[in-house]
Amino acid sequence: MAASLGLCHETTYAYSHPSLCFPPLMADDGVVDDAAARQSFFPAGGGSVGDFLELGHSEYYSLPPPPPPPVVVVGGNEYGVSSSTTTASRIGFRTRSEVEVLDDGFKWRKYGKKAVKSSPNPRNYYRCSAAGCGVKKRVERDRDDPRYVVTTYDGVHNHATPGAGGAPHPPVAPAWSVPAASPPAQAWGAPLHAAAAAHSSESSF
DNA sequence: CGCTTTTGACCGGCGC
DNA sequence: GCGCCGGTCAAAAGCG
Repeated sequence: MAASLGLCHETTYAYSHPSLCFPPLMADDGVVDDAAARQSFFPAGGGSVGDFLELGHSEYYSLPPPPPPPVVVVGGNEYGVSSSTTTASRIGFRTRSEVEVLDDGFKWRKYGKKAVKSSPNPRNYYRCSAAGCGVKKRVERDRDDPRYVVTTYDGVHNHATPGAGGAPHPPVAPAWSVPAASPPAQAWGAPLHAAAAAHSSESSF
């Protein structure tokens, strides 16, 4: 099923937030250039962390936000996506990977597969298998460059990552629900082995 | 035995 | 109103 990050090639992974188990970040050349990536999406210098999840060297996507739950409660803590400009319950990113299913620490159940007209590659639909969690994600190969996997997350998890018990990661909300006021301040360019260490198995995120 | 994957059918939204 | 398309459902099969 989900492949471990270790199977991905020649990429440097980091987490957008040290305590978040999501998503694998990469850099083709091993150099994380967040500024350049951001610049490409915010040519005018605008944009905020809340608008786009910071994904290091991964590519940024602007997705029209669906009506999201304004506040997510995780472990008694509320993670708000409060302002109209910081909604980020739907994010998309493109990752260069040999495998389509990048293990983000959550358990996903595939519920559909569809050939879409906009891409020669089939699109796979996954739903978080945790009870009561309605987070979905779509995974498809980039039509322009099949080496890249385009993943779109829809919604926010209302639970911690499965298998997190005893793991170094505390129960947290996913990256995209992190309040914009608390932008990730570290972990950019963390080497692969660091990510892999925090990802010893498929369910240990 | 329980969970996941597969796959065709069905449904709703949208554009023409 | 009709057809297209994307997304979801649900039954059957497979796997650990």
